[in-house]
Amino acid sequence: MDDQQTMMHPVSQHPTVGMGGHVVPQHTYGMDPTNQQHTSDQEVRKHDISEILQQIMNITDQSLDEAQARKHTLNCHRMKPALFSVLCEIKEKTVLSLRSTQEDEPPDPQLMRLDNMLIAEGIAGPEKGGGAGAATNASAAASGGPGQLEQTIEHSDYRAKLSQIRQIYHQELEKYEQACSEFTAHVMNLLREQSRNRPITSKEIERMVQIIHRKFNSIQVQLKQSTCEAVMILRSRFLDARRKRRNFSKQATEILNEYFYSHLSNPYPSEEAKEELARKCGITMSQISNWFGNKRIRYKKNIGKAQEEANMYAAKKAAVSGGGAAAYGMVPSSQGQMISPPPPPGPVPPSDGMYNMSMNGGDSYQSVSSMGANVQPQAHSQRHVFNQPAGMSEGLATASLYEPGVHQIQYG
DNA sequence: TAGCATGATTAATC
DNA sequence: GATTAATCATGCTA
Repeated sequence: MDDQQTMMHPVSQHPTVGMGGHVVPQHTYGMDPTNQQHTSDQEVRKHDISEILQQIMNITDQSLDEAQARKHTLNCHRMKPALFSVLCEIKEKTVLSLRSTQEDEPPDPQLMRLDNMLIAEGIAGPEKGGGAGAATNASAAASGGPGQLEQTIEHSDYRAKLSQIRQIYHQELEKYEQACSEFTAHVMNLLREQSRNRPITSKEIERMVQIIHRKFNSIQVQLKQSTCEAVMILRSRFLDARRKRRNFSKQATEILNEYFYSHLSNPYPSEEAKEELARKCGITMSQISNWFGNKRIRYKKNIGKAQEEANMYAAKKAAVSGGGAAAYGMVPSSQGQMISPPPPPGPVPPSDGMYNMSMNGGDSYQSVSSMGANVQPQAHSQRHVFNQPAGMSEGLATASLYEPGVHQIQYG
């Protein structure tokens, strides 16, 4: 109420603007005695204006019901037109200072970023592949391997949590929007009511609505921020979960190693081969890619150990196919290398006496003399040089003859 | 429990 | 987009 009282001062203590906008002096120092009656009228008027303004001020402190009753009295007051014109003049002055604040503001870049992120994450805008999509994934995983199933379970769990966040976000947003529209309607009604007693233009009501919307928008920004944080936390949690690795099954590792060592000259499985391997091993395509990526690097880094492993797989494969290296009676040398036995009967071996054997599609061996030219590195691998031990290429049987640095096959 | 093995991630490269 | 190389983080084993 202190504010209201100080607001009263300009009217009660300074030259008063009277009816029709005339300035009415507040003080009567040195006044002509013949004007005494006129002065007394002025004082009465001043008192009336003060009273009516006081009533207006009081109304703001009252409940709507009380105010309603008061308003009626106020509307019927004989001084109302005078007061109205006073307010109009004050208004004229204050409106000037308001104009500068009505310029359009550019969209907040932070808000745009938040909106973009929420849309990208499927929180705002149309829902992305959740619900039915997740269910489809789960059923698809059921037909896949255990790794796939596990990953899909995690995936659907992620989607479920994301959809939970989405739901909460929309609930809160709806609440804010409802509160905003209710509050706006309330304020507009209030202003319209007040416009009967004081001059309020529709533009001012609009401006007030804008102010309210801005306030509610700032609340919405906070909601969006906390939603983004929740999504980030969820993402990092699932990212961490992905890092929790589990070793592939022995069988899967066997399959991958067999493929790797039987395609040593070009250990870059095609998309089809990756799919096939993924299906056989019950892991994903990206896991296959990871595995081959790791394998190639680690193979290169540790040739010695790789050789032993290569020989092992060669022997295994040969035993299975009833031929190949094992059939040729390869035995490890004292250095852990394989020593080639005399050539088997059949096709004439290459002039160096090596039996460069290759697994053709993993099913049969093929002499590298015919194979060498057939090695077709995939387009993407043409850029890369796989510094493989030449002897180990394709035909695991010749792994024994490899001496690091002597033979290197470069593709591309 | 230390040390190695191994799957996953990331930045750089082509 | 695939690959390499380095690295991280966890699993496994002696």
